[in-house]
Amino acid sequence: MLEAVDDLLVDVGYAAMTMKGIAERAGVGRQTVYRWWATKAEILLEACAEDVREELVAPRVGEAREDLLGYLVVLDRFLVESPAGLAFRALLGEAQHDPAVRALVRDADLLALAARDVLVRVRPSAPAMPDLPLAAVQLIGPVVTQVLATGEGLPRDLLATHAATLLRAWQP
Amino acid sequence: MLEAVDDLLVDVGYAAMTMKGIAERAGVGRQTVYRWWATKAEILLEACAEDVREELVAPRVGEAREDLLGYLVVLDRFLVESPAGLAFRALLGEAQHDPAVRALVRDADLLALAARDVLVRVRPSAPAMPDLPLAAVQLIGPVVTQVLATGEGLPRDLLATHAATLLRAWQP
Amino acid sequence: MLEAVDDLLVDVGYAAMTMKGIAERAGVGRQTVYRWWATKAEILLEACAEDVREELVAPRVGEAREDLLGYLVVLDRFLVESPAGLAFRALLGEAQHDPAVRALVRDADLLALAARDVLVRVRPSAPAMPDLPLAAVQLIGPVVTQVLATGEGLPRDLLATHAATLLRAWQP
Amino acid sequence: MLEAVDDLLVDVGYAAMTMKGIAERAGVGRQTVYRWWATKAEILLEACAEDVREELVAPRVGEAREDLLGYLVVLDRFLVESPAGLAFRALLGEAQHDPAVRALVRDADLLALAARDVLVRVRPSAPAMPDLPLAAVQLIGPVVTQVLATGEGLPRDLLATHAATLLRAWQP
DNA sequence: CGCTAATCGAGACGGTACGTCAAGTCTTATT
DNA sequence: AATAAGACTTGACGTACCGTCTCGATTAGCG
Repeated sequence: MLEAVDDLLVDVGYAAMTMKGIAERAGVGRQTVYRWWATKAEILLEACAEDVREELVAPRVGEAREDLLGYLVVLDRFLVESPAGLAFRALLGEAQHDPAVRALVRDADLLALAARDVLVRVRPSAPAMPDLPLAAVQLIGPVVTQVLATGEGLPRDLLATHAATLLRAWQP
Repeated sequence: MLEAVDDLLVDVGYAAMTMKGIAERAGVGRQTVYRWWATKAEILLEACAEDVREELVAPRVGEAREDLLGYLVVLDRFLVESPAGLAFRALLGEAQHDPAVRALVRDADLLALAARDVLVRVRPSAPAMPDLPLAAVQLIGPVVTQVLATGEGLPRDLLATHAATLLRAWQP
Repeated sequence: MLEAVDDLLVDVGYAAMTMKGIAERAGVGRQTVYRWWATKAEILLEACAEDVREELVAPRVGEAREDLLGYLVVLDRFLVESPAGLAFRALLGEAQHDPAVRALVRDADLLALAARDVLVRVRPSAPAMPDLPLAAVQLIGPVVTQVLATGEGLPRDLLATHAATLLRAWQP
Repeated sequence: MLEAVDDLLVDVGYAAMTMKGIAERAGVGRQTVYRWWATKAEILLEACAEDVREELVAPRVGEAREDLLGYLVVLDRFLVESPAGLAFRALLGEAQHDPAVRALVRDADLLALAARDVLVRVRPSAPAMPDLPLAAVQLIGPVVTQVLATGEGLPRDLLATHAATLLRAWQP
């Protein structure tokens, strides 16, 4: 059923994705969909949550600059290309329209989760790094904003510059 | 008519805002709305574009750190509290669902516009600042991402930390 | 639902009868109306078809002149007074504007049906009666034309004269 | 302007004929149309009234049977083929929907007018002919009914039979 | 092993917004 | 002053999707 959601998202886009369509694509009665998820947003969240945890992992290089860059690249590709990334953006979009979805997204906190890992690894080399919540948005914010506003990511060299910028700022 | 849009956005939210509702609130025929704007997104864009230019201006302090912080505070308040900010977020949200809206938002480029001013003013004190497109998302990305993901802004001290972080990183 | 159509036709007239109105009067969704009838004409046809078969029956007197007159009186009253008759006239009217309705009306052939019965019964007393299609319009045409053109029927004595005229003409 | 109405009726049919369309076709402002005719029906009536008087004239043969048949043939062709005939049928159709149009049509009394001439000429050969109003509908009713109900007229031999039938009936 | 009961797909239902169309009124600029 | 052009409010059109609600058919567990 979640596959049906993923398929539909890629095939017809979020705007044209309907509960009726999901049910039909999954070969399932409409009532059955409603039995498990109250809203389209909940289905989307579940449909992408696991994928996020699988796809959004930075390669563990061991060197701070490479670790950050690696994560940024993965994040950029995820948001721009991955179906799960599309789902996530759709969700974030819906959150701007609907407070219930906003709560859902905030609680899931998908993006920060992955950033946390890499930041913890990098912290020893960046003693002046602020607390995690701020550091996380400093790291990912530029990429997220760029993708949401333009639909395209940042080129790799800008990502590298961004990683370098942060590392320099986080030195004492 | 654009007032009706603003009012409705505040009163009922984006999700419940309909072309029908806009027309009725404005005391206008539905056809008349369609005559001037093809989509809800175009109305929203026009409804908030001017407000953005009015509201989203950093106080000109003259000192780099204060300039950046001033802008960040204004941006944060704009996104969280201003009706025009709500409209902008709704628009950015719709852009995730609909490529046509994405193009609209990208072309309007509302956020970067204001950031550009403050960055140009600050540049002399921050010689290592990257080119504007990247610098702009480095500046505003964290705030934008935080607001979109949680609906709430960053507290003032974190904004200050962020400004300081960037300034330090942009030193040679 | 067909009752709602009949009611509306009598209450507001054909011109002011809308699909929306029918749905509301019947306490039914608009889509439900469209699910069963593609056009207003189809609803009308169904709304009056059965009534026609019930109302448009000549009393079986047994005497040729009385049989014809009886039928003419019934037809005249049906067209002028009965809700089903109004529906039929509305339908015939719409048929002049819309070829699809014309086909519908032609195929239903509601008027001739009833006339056929009485003509078959009368034929033994009227050996020179032409073939049924012509005889039928000779019988009913004057009444139909009169009602359509004026909205009022023919007085009983003229109907009697007409019956007598036809019977005389159909003698060898 | 009336030409525009005639043209439109033939080109797009009554159902698709709009006031806007008439005005544009005539190269005239919409308000100007409304200044002279309050309703579509009034325009139609005026557009066909004169044509009726020109087209709906029986050839004056001098022999009763031929006179009647001639008129029936002309009437049949008029109703089935002539643009003015189409307009007249559209008008008669609208009259079933709208009492105002019904009054208009009744007062114009277009059909009977022509029938009256021929009946007056034939009366000397048909002493038992009823009063004009009935005789007129006896003559034209079958043709009118046939055309309205099926869109097609009666073949010439049936028209001849009908004329003969009436003449026989109208003998003493 | 047969019967009840739950669950399922399918899809009809009452609603409501969509974007379009024509109605009839009004304003404006031209002639 | 009368016109064409066309913007205006209104309201029906037919469509799409919503979330709820029946339906039989299919299982599944229990007697």
